[in-house]
Amino acid sequence: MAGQYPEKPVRRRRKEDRPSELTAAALELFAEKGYAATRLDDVAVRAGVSKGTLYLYFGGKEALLNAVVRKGLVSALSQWKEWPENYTGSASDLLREVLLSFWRVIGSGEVGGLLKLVLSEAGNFPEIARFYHDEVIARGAALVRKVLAYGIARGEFRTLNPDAAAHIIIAPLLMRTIWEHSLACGAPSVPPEPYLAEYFDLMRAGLVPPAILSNRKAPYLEISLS
Amino acid sequence: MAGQYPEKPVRRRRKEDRPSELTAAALELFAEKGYAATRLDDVAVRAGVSKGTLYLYFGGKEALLNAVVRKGLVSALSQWKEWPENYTGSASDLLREVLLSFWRVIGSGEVGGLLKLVLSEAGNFPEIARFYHDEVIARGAALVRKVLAYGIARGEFRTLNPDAAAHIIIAPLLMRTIWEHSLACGAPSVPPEPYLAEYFDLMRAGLVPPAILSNRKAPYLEISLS
Amino acid sequence: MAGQYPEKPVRRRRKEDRPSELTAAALELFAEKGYAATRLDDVAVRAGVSKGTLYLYFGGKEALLNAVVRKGLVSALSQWKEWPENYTGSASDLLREVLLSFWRVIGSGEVGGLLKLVLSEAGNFPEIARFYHDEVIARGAALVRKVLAYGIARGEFRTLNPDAAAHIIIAPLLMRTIWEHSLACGAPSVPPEPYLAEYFDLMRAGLVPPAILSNRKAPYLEISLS
Amino acid sequence: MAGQYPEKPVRRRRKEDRPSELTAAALELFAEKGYAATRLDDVAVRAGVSKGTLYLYFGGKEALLNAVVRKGLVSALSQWKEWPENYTGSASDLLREVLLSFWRVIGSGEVGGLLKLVLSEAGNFPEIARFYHDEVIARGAALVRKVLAYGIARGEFRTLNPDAAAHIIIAPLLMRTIWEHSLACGAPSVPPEPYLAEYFDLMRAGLVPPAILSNRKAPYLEISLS
DNA sequence: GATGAATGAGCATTCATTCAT
DNA sequence: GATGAATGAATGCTCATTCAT
Repeated sequence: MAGQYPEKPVRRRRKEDRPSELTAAALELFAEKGYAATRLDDVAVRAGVSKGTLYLYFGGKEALLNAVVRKGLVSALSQWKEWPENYTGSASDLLREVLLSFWRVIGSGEVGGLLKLVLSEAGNFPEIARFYHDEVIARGAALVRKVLAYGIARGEFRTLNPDAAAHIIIAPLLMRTIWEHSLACGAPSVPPEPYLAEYFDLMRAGLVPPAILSNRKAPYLEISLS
Repeated sequence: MAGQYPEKPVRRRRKEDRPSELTAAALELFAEKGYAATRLDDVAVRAGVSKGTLYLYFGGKEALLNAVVRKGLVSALSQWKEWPENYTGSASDLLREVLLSFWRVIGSGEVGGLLKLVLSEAGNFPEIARFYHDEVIARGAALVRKVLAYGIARGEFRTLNPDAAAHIIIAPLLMRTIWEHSLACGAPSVPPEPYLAEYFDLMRAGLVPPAILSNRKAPYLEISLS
Repeated sequence: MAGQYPEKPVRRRRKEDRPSELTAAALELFAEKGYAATRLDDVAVRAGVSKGTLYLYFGGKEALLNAVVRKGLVSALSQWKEWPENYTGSASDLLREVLLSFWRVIGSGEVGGLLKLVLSEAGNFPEIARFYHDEVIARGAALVRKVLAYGIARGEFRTLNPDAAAHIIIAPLLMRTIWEHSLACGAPSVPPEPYLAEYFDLMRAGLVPPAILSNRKAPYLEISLS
Repeated sequence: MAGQYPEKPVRRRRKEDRPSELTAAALELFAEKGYAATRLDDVAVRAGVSKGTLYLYFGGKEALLNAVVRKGLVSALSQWKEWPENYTGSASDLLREVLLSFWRVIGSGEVGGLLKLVLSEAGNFPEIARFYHDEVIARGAALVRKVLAYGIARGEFRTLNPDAAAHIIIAPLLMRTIWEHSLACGAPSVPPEPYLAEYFDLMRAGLVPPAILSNRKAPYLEISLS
């Protein structure tokens, strides 16, 4: 029969996967308990290896943290919505695209946990914080800023401070992510879809001048996060 | 020689002030380094006492954390802008008042650090997270929700999901606070005044229907945080 | 009127009683919990004074222990049954007297606790152990030895090793005391009267040769510990 | 050069032997200095391991104490002289056997130290005291009681209170053990052989009625503890 | 390579001792 | 004298790191 799995699909202990399994386990625990409160023993157990093995792949706890952050960063950047060259369409639509792509990155479990981890440990590892800020957050903000500038130049958006506005616009997405990794442990809160729908609506209404806004029906309502 | 210090800092007796000095020192360090990474030795040194003294006032590290959170909570609630009974004025103005009061609470050094601390340690101390969420965050969101409902009922705000909108509206304030306690260690970023000005502007524009909005000049630009 | 009490018989904090109150409290706690496990705080509380006051009367914890032992020793020796000069009566009767007097000393709460304390702490304070041994135990054994020698010389007791016999004879009294301060916390065990009656009986029967023994009815049964 | 020691004692791997080495070291120190005054560091050093290793095998100090007591108990019970079924011989001989077996158990270094330890810490660990009392002391007393009852029924022993007599008879053995672990640090005292010889003699004489006693020569003098 | 027993520096906590009031 | 707040050395315990197997 075609499409058969290899004989030992589950039990194969693939050497090349170890680092990924370890960083994945470490990310979960670092994000949940914080760096200092996470024991390497637990990381090893969760990754299904012994404690000593961890040291075959990483120099130590801090090296593991660095690997976790670096790996999460690559993961984030690989999913990034890049600026479309020679775009001439609606700034609102573009912004929605950019924000949705940002959300898909930041809102996913993996990168979201990383965000909480980095914010929590910023005081102890400023280089990491700076690094993550520059490569992920600032880059996201810059992209939004570009879209805002494009919309303003096009007359579609009100004139506003693009720097401040970019941070304000991104904030609800970041905050929602942090939320999900801390206080929201049991509280259901607002589900993601209505949250995002309302979010896009509010942002567009805040950005687009009244004259233009009134001409269009709210197009942000049809959102699917699948 | 003049200006000489005494050899020993002279054991002072200040039973009254010790708890506050200790929780203040602890809050700073907990917020900066996290709970686990903070050594009680450092807390004591920063409070100007010896390690043993700490145990005269608090049962242990976790009890100190509880005291810090509880104290910050009282501090937050005492500065709270309450809902004005029989208010009949502009919903926009009221919202600005409410958000500004929320910002003064959450954005101040003390409570801001507490927010970061609670978010960071939510995984390790769920009861504390829940407690802080219920007493501070949820209460703030509820107040904003009330204002939104008032504005909608009055026809001043668009019809929207008040639950989602409340969280979205608060997010930039919370995020800014977290920012200041983590990544913003050296980065100047946007100064608070233009940030808040743009923030209020964006929110009002996003909330108020075009017809009404166009009648007013942006009144949020004159903001003073003094 | 004569024989009147001073105005404040209860509330008088008599300076001269403090050392006794402190050593009494210390003895109780030392005997119950051991030297190392006893906190001076608790001693002070039980004595009704503050911790600092303790240092007005004793140089420190070890000095307090020394005072406790020395005081208990004086207490023991003051109640001692001395060897009656020119005694010519029954050796059995004399032995009974001597053992009863020894029991009254060693079996009383105060000196009994001291015995347990000294035995427990012998490893940490050999001088104290030696001291207590020489002044109390060895003295008691010597007295018994003398009585045995008197009885043997008189033909009333069998010929035996007086050194070994003295320790053997004393042992049940010492053991009973230790018992009461350790394992007997809740177990009622045999009440003291039958225990002592049987004890005297057994010892006399063991000491007195059959020929003499058979002539007398057991006279040890009438014992009162009042 | 010959006879040189290696710089580091070469980390050995002996998972099997560690617990025994540790409990043995702990028993020595606990018995000598008491529970509270014993530092786990010293236990580890005496066992030839580092402090951390101790925690690989025992949950903590109190768990170590429990293990020490439990191990000593097993050691004691395994050497126990059981009651011989269908015995029809001399009660005196049987008693001697039983007491000698009791002495071999209780008088050996290991179990003897345990006895002193348990008596000393009875106040702090009542469950342990109760446990040891029930399993070792009470069991020994019960055995002696049985022998006494057998002797009385057989007409070989005087009629007496078996409960009281059992404790009295055991006392010199227990006391001697305690002695050896406390006051006798340097004092030679009476050597064990004459002590036991005299002890057995005295007990037999105290128990056996004159008529029977006079028929036999003291058979207890030939004792070997080898 | 993989393991996990062993290590020891580091930290929370206790408590005897001091001393300003 | 009496107090109790303050001190800091001592100690139980943890956990990142090493290394013999």
